Amino acid sequence: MSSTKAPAAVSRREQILKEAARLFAERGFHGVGVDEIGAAVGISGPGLYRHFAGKDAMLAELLVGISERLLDGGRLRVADGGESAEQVLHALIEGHIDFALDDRPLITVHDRELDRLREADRKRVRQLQRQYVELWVEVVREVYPACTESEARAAVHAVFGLLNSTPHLSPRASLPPRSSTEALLKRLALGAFAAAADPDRAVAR
Amino acid sequence: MSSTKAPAAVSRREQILKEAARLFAERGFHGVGVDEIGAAVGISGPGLYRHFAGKDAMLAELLVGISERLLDGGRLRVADGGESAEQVLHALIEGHIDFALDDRPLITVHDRELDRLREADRKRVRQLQRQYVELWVEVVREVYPACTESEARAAVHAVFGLLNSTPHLSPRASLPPRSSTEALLKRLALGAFAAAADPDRAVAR
DNA sequence: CAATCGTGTTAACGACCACTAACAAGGGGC
DNA sequence: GCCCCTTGTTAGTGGTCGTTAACACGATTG
Repeated sequence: MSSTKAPAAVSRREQILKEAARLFAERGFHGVGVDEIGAAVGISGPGLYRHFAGKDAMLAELLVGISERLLDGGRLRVADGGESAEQVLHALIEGHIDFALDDRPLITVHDRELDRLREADRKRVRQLQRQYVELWVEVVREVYPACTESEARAAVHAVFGLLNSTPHLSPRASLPPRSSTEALLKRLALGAFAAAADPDRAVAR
Repeated sequence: MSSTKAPAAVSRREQILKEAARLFAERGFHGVGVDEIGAAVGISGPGLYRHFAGKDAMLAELLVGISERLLDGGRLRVADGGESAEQVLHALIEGHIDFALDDRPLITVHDRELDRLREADRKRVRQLQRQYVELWVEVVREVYPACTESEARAAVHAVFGLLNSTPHLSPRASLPPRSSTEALLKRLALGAFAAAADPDRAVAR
């Protein structure tokens, strides 16, 4: 045990990051001031600088963090491997949906505020994103060998847009239960991939 | 002819709006200053106030404008009516894709910066968006009667996310020719709708 | 018990920024 | 030929915001 700090259930840092993500998603990175972020966790303004080097550092940690978690989750599901590539694709989709539904603000910030990062952090995030995309592309091509690589890549990007649109659409509550939303999104994603591979299927008249 | 002003090919206002859209898409509403917008059209800073009441007014005109054009285009295609609802859906999708590919920055700003509008403008834009969504929902339900209304609405939102993801994905050039991108996006959208209506189709194992 | 570290406070500073004021130049209408 | 409307300019102003400085105070440690 030596020197385990055991810093409460959630550390101050995590608390700050969570509120910062919410505020950044609501009003944009440049739209929220450090005083607001501080107020959201009960401290005021410059107290944040005891935990982060600056506002930029908060955004960087948020974006690098979510990108890493997405990639790690994806790798896990690929490594776990099902009986088939199709099962892996199902798992990837389910995992991404869980992410999008659990961490709505983060997903929103993730694809809106990337360009507000310092060069180095932006490169890192983009690299993680690229690896995550490539993970999906390989699986998609395995399931649908008829699919061109560039087609698969475009389809993956588009499906991300589809899945990431959920945060976006429910400012008001009382939407259908989560499980049915999950199921619907999964169907939509699978339908899109199937159509990407097989022109005649969806577009047939 | 009486008193036609004939204000050059493109008016100053339009020129400003175009550059403002590009900059807002690149760096966010709060991330670009009026001096930059001015510089982009060859005048400097406060000269913009001869054409717009303020920065907010530019954003408002951009968002109201695109929302109206989307809705009008949609209504036209519905009224035009094909031989079938399916053809109308095809037309809606094609129209939206053209929009997304022609006015990339505008589409980006459209779903990122809505919350930076004054209350009144935001309400107007949201109302236009809602009407546009309902237009799609009706057509989707006609093509796929098995589809619940709330399912159809969620599917439409998700497909918008899918189609609007294109601006997003090509910072670097040299992507496949436009016509093939168009065709792929259309297939993806149709595949998603088909899967929304028919659970067993895409998700079958 | 004293020293230190972690964590918070308020005050102030410097930069940036949207917007206004005051002024200038050109061009068409009477 | 004078007027004035349009469309620019530059200088200035008030406010906001990120960040730093200086200080406070409780808990842990030796």
